[in-house]
Amino acid sequence: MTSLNAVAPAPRRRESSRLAILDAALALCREEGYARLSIEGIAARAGVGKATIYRWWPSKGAVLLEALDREAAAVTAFPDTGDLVADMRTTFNDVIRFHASPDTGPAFAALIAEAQQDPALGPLLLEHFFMPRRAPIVQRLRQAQRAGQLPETLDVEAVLEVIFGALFHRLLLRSGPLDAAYANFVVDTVFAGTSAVQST
Amino acid sequence: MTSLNAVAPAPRRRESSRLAILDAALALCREEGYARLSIEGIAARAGVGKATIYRWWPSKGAVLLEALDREAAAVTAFPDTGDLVADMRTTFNDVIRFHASPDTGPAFAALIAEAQQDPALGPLLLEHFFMPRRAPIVQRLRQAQRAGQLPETLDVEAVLEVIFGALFHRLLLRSGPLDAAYANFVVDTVFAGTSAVQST
Amino acid sequence: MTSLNAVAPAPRRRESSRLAILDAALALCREEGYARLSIEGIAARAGVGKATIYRWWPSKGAVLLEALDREAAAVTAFPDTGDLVADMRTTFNDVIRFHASPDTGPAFAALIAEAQQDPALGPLLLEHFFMPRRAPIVQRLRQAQRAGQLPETLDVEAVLEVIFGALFHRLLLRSGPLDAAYANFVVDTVFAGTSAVQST
Amino acid sequence: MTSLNAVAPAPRRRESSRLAILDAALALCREEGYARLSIEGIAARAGVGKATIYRWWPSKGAVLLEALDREAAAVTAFPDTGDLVADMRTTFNDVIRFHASPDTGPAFAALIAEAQQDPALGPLLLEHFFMPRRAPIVQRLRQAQRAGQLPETLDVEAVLEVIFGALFHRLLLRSGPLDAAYANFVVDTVFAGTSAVQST
DNA sequence: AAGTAACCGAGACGGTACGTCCGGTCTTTGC
DNA sequence: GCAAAGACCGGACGTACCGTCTCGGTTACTT
Repeated sequence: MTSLNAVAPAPRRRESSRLAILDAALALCREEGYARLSIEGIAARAGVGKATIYRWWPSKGAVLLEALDREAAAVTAFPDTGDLVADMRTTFNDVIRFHASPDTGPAFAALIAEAQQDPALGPLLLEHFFMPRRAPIVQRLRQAQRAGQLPETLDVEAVLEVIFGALFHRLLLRSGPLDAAYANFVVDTVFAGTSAVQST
Repeated sequence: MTSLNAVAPAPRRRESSRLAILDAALALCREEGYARLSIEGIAARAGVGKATIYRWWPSKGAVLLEALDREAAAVTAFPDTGDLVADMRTTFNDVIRFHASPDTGPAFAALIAEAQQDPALGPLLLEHFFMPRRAPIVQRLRQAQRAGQLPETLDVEAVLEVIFGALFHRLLLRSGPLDAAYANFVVDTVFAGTSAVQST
Repeated sequence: MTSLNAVAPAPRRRESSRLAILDAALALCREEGYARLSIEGIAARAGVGKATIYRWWPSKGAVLLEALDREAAAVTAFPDTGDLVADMRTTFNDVIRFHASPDTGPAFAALIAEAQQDPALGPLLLEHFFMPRRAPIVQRLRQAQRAGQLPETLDVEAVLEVIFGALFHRLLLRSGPLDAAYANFVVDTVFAGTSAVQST
Repeated sequence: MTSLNAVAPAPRRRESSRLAILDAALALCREEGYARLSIEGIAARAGVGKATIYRWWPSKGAVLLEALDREAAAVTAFPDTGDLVADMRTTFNDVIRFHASPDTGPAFAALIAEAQQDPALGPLLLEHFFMPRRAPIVQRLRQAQRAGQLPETLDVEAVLEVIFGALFHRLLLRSGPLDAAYANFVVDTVFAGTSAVQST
């Protein structure tokens, strides 16, 4: 079915180059920091021409996003024990470990930062990184609404913005430790509040 | 008498240059965006040598921070009507107007972004921008604790991180409108939750 | 066959840029003087990136040397009428015209000057500019030695140093006119002396 | 007597600063080379404000010229044994020692170089350095003319230009050793030639 | 099996901005 | 009242990357 209308003859992309680029991007970001990351450097490290990167990615932010996405792919095991707040604690303990890891946290923060200057990266980040990962959490909250554990009128997406935003505060400003205690505090506070609040 | 303690001979800094630099930085940031902001450009616009900027500021982020600080100086009128949640709604409606303004919001977001790559800027931002502005809010919350309106054991600084973080989410990811409705939702949710939660 | 020994893939240098740079260097040197000559200015005038100059030349002196070399390429018609002193007069009248020309003289003087501060330029000047141009004169003098017109033991290279040095004196110190009379005086004096002197 | 008509209050120049500046200039030139010599550096080394240098000297070349002049003041013992060529050999052996010395040679070469780019320095060099030092040699040659040892019509100044120029060649281009053998060769060649040549 | 078209590595190119250094001027402060 | 100290504007330095481009050489479809 897919090949029926295939006008363009499928770009004969070299997979080994793609992987080398993603690996080089992550490694350089870890070792030198995002500020010192450059397309020039990625190309050299990956043993690849610069044009190969420009051919397939619009910006260095997009390269790192794809690299980080690959890295974070296996995290999303999402629990459903029936206890809503307990499940949320579990979930956001996972999330905060991702934020706190020296491998992924700084790169992730750098992506949010880069999105402020690269207009294309913000939507990319939202659609290809955040939304797919939040979808199961949203499902869980909607189900809780149907079960009467949460008010029907509650804007669950906004609730997630509050929780993730609270984590961003410590990730981006280093205003305190990114640990389980903080994650639990945020989850408890917000979900304690939700029963009394109706919507945006 | 004067020469007794006169260790450093007071740097004979030219105030007119300082102001020209701050104005140029803000104007260029507004007109071109932070990404296109450069020390070279600020110097040219301000009619100033680059060295004059490097002499007094460690980075372009620090320049913009000082410029933004001057701009945001007069915002901090803080109400105390006795109704805690109403006062908080008022306060964070002010805050969200700062975030939503095209003059200050993008520059502020850019500063948070820049802090991810400039290790010196994060603490600077925290100490010279956030903490002085949050101090009266913290005072108000402490007073509410003493009045029995909030649990004694509540970590009020963490509460503020949750609220400000929630605003950051929409500021940085543009995941939704930065309006009064969102500010009120966040305030209501968090303060409804605080009575049931003890501490970090 | 071609690929067997093809180790280095021949740097695909853009000839048009090379020529534009040489032309710009000479023109700027003429118009503004060597002191005001800068790599920045050459690049701007030639419509070329600075890196392109730094990639191919070690210094602005080397650029000007190559430019001057190209300019002076066609001068070297060297006569042999059998009359040694007459031929030398002809030759050094040519040389002194090169020194006296406002197009080439000041640039040439500037190169000698620059060689005092750029250790690499001195040898470059000697090997790529002076020696190739003096070679035919040395040949002529050697032949005169074989013909018995000059003492066999005479150090002809040293003789040329005396003559060229005498011209340098007026070129560099402007101690008198750089004209045919001076050239003839120098040639006559030195060659009148050579028959009585043996070597260094 | 001098102070009687002193309308302008005699610039109360601080001699200690003047000497410190000259010493610093010579020392830095020796240690770092003329290329790295800067007014900034001289001022710092001498413990003097930059303005103090600009007040009393027009350029760094002029500073070094004065410094070098002080250094070379005591060289000028000039012999008159009656044997013209022998005296000239003695004289130019002195000169070439000055050129060959690592303390004075490079600084002297640098001054000649600087004169190519600083229009004021050339005449300064000629009048305050060369001419006073050559005057006794010219006297000696004029006396030799009166004594019939040299042709009356000979341009003795031009003769000196040839000899000094020949030394410059090796000083500036390092085309061979600056030793007594070369000095003697130059003197012998030129003076052997002078008896047969009339004038410029 | 040859033709061919895209991808690939390499890296030169015109540019922009970096952060540093120095030139020459001007201002403040102290001796 | 000069001189030290040094801030100031300006401008060039040499470097690092940007994003584009051209060049040979490979690779994998097409014919």
